[in-house]
Amino acid sequence: MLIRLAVPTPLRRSFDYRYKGTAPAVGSRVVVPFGRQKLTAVVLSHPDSSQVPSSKLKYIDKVIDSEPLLPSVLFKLIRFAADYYQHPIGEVFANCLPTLLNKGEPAKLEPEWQWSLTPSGEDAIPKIRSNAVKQKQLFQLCLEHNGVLTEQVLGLHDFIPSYLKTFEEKGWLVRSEQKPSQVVYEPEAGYDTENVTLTSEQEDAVDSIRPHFGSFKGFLLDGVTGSGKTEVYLQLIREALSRQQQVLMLVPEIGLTPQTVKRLERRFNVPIAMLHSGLTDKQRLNIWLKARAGQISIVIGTRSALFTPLAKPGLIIVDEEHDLSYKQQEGFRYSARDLAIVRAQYEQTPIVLGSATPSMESLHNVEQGKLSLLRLTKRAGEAKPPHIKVLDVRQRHLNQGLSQPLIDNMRKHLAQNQQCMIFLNRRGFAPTLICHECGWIADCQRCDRHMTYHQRFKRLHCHHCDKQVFMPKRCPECQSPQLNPVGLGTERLEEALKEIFPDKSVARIDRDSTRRKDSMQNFVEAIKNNEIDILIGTQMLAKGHHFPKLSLVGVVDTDGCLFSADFRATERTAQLLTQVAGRAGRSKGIKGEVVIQSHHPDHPLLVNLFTQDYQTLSRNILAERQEAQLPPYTAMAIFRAEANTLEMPMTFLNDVKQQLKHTGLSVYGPYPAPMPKRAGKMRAQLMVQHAQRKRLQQALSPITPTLEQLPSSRKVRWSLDIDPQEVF
DNA sequence: AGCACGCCGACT
DNA sequence: GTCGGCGTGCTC
Repeated sequence: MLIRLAVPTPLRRSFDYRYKGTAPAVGSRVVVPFGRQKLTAVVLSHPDSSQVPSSKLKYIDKVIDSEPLLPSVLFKLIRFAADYYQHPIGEVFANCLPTLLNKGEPAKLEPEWQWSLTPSGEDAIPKIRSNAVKQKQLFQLCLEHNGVLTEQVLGLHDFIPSYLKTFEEKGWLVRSEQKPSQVVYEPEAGYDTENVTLTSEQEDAVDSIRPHFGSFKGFLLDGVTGSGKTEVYLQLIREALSRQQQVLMLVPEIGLTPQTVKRLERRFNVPIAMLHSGLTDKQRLNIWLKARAGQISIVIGTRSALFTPLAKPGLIIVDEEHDLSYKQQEGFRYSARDLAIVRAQYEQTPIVLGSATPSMESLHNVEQGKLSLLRLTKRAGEAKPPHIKVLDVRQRHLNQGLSQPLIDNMRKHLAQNQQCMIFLNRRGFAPTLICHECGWIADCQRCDRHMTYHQRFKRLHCHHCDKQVFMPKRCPECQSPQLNPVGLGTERLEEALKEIFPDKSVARIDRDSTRRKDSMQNFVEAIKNNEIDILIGTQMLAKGHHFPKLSLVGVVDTDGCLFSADFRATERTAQLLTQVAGRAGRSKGIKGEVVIQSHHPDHPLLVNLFTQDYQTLSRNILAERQEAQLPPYTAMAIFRAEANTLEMPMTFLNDVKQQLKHTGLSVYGPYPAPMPKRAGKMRAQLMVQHAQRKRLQQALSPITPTLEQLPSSRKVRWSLDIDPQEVF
C-alpha cells in the first residue's frame, strides 16, 4: 500500500509513504510526518514498489481530500511544469495552489447567503422614518433586485452588515442559503448589446479563431496600439460564454486595472473574478473553488492565475504576451505565457496571445507554424498613427535633460489644449550623489551600484536591494558639505518642468508617486478629466492606458537602453519605445507626435524602428539571433549561485560544469554575474545551450537532482533558470 | 527549507 | 554552571 508524494520541500525528488485502508486518489492531499514536522503533500502516484527500504517508509497521518483536488488537466500541467523547469515537485505544487490549501484547509466552498424581503418587510417600507437614510437605501436596493439581496449584490455596495442584522431581527428580511448553480450565459438586455462595429481586420481575426473553439489552436494577435485588440478578445469571450464555457485571461502585473474588469462587467452578465495581489487568502481560495466548480465564467489575473482550475475551459487569452512579468524571476522560474500554451493544448481550447510588440519567441513560433499570425495594422476609429522623429541632441544645450526643440514642441501642443507626456525610465531625483571636492560617490554597501538620491524624502535609496539611508549632510570621506546630485530622474524632471511651465499642471507617475492605494486610479481619472497638462512617466505609463487628449510624447534619454550587456536589450528597447510612442494621438482629429532625444541618432535600432516599423525590426532581430545561435533559435538555461564570497559560487558552478561534460551541451562560464554583488551576496552563473530544447531538457534532467548532493552545493544558494529572460 | 544535534564563548 | 552562536546532517 504505497503512495508517492509531492512534499513541500526544496528537495528535487518525491517521497514514498505507506497507508492503511482505501487508497488516497492521485491529486488529493494527505498529511504526513516528514522529519520532525507535519506537512501537507499531494499524491502523485501509487507505485508498486519503492527504492526506499520498507523499514524507512512511514505511514501517512490522514487523507484531506476524498477526491482529487485538481482537475486532471491541471495536475498534468503542474507535473509537466516541474519537469520542464526542473524545479522541486513539492515546491511547484505549493506555488500553484492557494495558501490555505497548502495549509491543509478543506477544499469546500463556504455557503453563500441571500436575504429575501418578507411580507412584514414589505409592510415596513412605507413606515420608515424619512431620516433613516441607510435603511431606506437597503430597502431600495432590495426592491431593485426583486426582493432578494445576494452577497454579490451587497458586495458591490458599501453596505453596513449591522443593518442586515437589524432587518433580520425585525423580521423584514429572511436569510437563506444560496444554491450554487452552474452559470448559464444568456445575452441579456443591457449587456452584450453595445453597438460595436468591428473593423474588417478585427472581424477577420475573430472569424479566423471562431472555428477553432473546442479544440487546441494557438494564435498570435499582433495589433498596433489602438487597433482594438481588446474588442477582439471581447468577441471571442462572448463566443466562449455562449458555448457555456469559461474564459481564462492573463494580464501583465501592472496592466490589471479595475477598468478592464468594468468593461467586461458592462458587456457580460456573468460572474467575473479578478485575481490580484490585494486579495486575502480566504478570497483567493473562494475564487479558486468557485472557478473549479464552474461558478465563475471569466477569471482574469496575473501570472499565477494560470493555475486556476476550470470546470469547463473554453478560451485562454494572454494579453501583452511579450511582458516580462509573465516570467517568475525567482524560486519556481516558470513562464506563464509558455505554460498557458501547454495548458490550452491539454484543455483542447484555443489560445490567443496578444501584443503590439510581440516577443521574439512568439514570432519564432509563428515562423515554425506553431502559432497562427493575425494582424491588426490600422488604428480603430479615426486615430492616425503618430509621427515619430529622433532628435539629435549632441552639442545641444539641455535644460535638465530637455532640449529647446522639445520644449518648444510641448508649448505648441499645450497651446492647443492638448496633453504632453515625458517618458523617463528612472525614478528618484538623480541616479547618483557625488562629492564636489573629493569625488566620493554614494555607493550601496551591499550592491555594485550607486544609490539613487530621492529629494522628497531626503534619502539615498538602492533600487536593487531596497536599502535606504538618510542623505548625509557632509561627505563621509572629506567632510565637505558640497554633495551634488548627478544625472536625471523623474523627480528632478518634475521640478524642471514645473519651472519651465509654471502655469501648467504637472504630474509625475512612477512607483514612488503611486505607492498609496488608488493613487494610480486617481491619476488616470485626473488625466482623463484634463486636470493634468504634463505627465512624467516611467514604464508604468508605457502601456494599457488610453488618454485621448495626449498628443505629444517626449522620450528624454534612451541612450542607456541602447548599450546593454543583455542580448535581449534591443528587443526590450524596441518594445518599450513602440509602446510609449503608442500613447500619443489615440483620438480623432489630432495628429500624435513622438520626439525621441538621443546622443546616438544613427544607432541602427532607432533608425530602423522609426523608418520602418516594429515588424521589420523584429525580423532583423530574429535574423541576428539565428546568426548568433541565440534564443529563440536555441534553448538556453542558466545555473545561478550566490554566497558571501565569490569563491563558493564559482567552485559549485565549476562542479556543475564537470557534471555537464559529455552531455553534448554548450557550456559557458562559470563567470561572475554582470552585477556580482547584490544585497550583500556575491553571485555567479553558468550558461548552458543546445540547438534543441528537448535535448537540453534530456541532458539536464538526470543531472539536476544529483547537484544537491555535491558538497559545494551546501555552501551556496543556487537555482536553475530554464529559458531565462534576463541573462543578468 | 526547516529542524535538531553538537560543540565552544559571555552572562545571571 | 547555562543560554545561544551557527556548522552539519537528515528528511520516505
